[in-house]
Amino acid sequence: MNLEAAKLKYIHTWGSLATSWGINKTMAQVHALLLVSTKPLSADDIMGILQISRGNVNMNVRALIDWGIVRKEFVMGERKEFFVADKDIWELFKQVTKERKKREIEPVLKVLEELQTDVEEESEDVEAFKKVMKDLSTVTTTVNNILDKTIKADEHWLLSSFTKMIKK
Amino acid sequence: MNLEAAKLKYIHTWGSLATSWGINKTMAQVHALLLVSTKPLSADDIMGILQISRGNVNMNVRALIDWGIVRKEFVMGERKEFFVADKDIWELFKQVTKERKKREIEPVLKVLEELQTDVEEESEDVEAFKKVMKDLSTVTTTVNNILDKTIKADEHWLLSSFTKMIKK
DNA sequence: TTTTAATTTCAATAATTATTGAAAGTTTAA
DNA sequence: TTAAACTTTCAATAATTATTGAAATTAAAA
Repeated sequence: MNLEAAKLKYIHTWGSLATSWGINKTMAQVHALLLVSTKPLSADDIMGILQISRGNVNMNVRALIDWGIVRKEFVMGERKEFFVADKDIWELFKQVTKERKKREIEPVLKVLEELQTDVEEESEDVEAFKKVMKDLSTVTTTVNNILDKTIKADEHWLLSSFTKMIKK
Repeated sequence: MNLEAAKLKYIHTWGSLATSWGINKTMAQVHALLLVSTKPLSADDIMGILQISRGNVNMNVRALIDWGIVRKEFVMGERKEFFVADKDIWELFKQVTKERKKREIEPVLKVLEELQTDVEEESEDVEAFKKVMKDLSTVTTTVNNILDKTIKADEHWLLSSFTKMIKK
């Protein structure tokens, strides 16, 4: 397989994975493209390579910058903007995890905890309901804590220590 | 807040979380409903409570059974089928993790690894591309390994030991 | 058996989500 | 200034995904 074909296969694969995890396909593909590009790309470059519209590029690049995983880079003698993705994939993983934790897990945790206190009736059913909410909170909190530790860990912690640490 | 309102709020919240993680909203809601129900529910019960069609209930209950997180339960003197969700939420977390790992992460890992060997040209760009693929593989493998350990761990491992284990 | 009850399937349709493209807005250079 | 280059916005549209509902199928009761 040649390099260009390999890049496309990778961009495609990454786009599918993103879709099944609730991330916009194009967003993932733009990021994937920047990851394997050896130089900064302009909106026009991205439009051309991924065959998508200017508006689409703009919106998705914007979102990626928002997520903190892509940045603008000035190119000498060029008027337009260019974009790059950091190649440090561990950093990428940490950023994405951090964002999703904050945007999705934490609010749910808040609701689950409220539901344990806001129901004031007393009955077996209420107790059963509260128990389910408590269990969900516990598992969700635990996952949230793991993610916290993970994103605060230094770059190589996960890769080196974790496996040793948790093996039987 | 009364119990019924609390149940609905929970079902709604859980449905939204599911949506943002690429899981069908109704599927999550049916599961949520079964989780907080104190008795087995029939297709008709679910249709009534969630206000959805018979076909929709059938397809989603089927999918939940497929995922191994809901099962049929026979009810004395009743002809139709009833469904229950195990209340062990840790088990639920393990099942869901296991399925998604198998269906989504492992195939991607396979492609990433192929891409590192299938490009036979030699150049700086190829090396750079292979490095990105290797890094992605490493992080993906690591995440995959953590999930593996997690789903193989016994019921209380995550909740009790992990926090101690990884704290500074 | 035949009848009735319940489940499954799936083409049609609805709802949601993503994308386009052109107009409006902004920035830089002449 | 004014014009050209570039970016942003967003209503219209396309693509995708979920849902319905009625017909076909299967299973249980009479």
